[in-house]
Amino acid sequence: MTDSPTQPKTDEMFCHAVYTSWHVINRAYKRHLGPLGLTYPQYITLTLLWQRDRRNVSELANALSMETSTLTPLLKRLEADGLVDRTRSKEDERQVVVSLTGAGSALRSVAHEITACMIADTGLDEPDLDRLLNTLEKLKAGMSQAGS
Amino acid sequence: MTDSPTQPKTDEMFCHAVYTSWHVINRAYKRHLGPLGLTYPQYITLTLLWQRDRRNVSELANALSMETSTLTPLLKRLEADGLVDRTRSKEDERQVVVSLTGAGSALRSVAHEITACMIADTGLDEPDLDRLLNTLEKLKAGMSQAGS
DNA sequence: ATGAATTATATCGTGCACGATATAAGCGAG
DNA sequence: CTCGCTTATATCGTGCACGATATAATTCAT
Repeated sequence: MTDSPTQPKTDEMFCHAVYTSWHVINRAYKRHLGPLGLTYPQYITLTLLWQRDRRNVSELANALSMETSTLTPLLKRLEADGLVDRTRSKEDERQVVVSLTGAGSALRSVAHEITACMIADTGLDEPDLDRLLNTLEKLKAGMSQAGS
Repeated sequence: MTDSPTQPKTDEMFCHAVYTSWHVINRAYKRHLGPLGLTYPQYITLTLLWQRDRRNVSELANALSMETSTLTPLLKRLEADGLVDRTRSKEDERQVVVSLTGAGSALRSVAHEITACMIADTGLDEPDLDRLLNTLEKLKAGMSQAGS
């Protein structure tokens, strides 16, 4: 099990693993979300709003570890599809407050079924998922800090 | 610690975690790779070739959990940058064999330094990384199979 | 109170990432 | 041998994702 010189070290392998895992998860979600006309980034954005409505762009971008330059066009597409409203804040005209429309809220019930499918597909048990979650959070914290 | 009805279940959270972890890793690598004129997908593709040279497009796409429609333009950019050659196989004219150029091989030594930086940035220890790797592999296997 | 710094979004250009489709080489049954 | 089937890449259109830059509102020092 010792590393041969031609084998990548563990760090490269886990970055590769996160990268390819994202591809696999993305495609798995696409099967469920495609019929709804949603992408995974759009779906996870809606999920954040289902937890708490009326958030500004920066708040959402931060929760998604995403730049506002990525999020703005995504939100415009959600708005064009009639799922969210984007309105400038009265108190601070710089901020854009994103809020769910009736249609956007209604999708929430559909999401529960998708959720149930996804966890079954992983083949992982609860402790595995919990550990995975914890490890990834530590990883994100470490890497974000390193890039200060 | 019980789930409130408004909290997402663990499965949504771990997909979210993989997704945002990928963003964080991508940006971390960008700091190292930007000066070299490489993106992370390009870099990880070169890594595969450093392990074993002369592979066809499907082989690489499979290792990256990536469609050939994504990989083809990426390989063309690597070719344009003089890092790889793309030649049709003599035995089967359908296949394109990707091989490293001198410049592509030379980058390998630089990669070792990047590798050392990245593992330090994670703040994770060896057992954590090993478990992470194993869990992600199980997850990918499960989800790939579910999408049969 | 006014000009400079800061903050919140938006725009732009490049590169990934996908599915649908196209092309072209190999392969198989008759 | 040839017509149809599979396989390997490539092309196309849409949507993320980023950094660099722009714009416009707020704030802060004077």
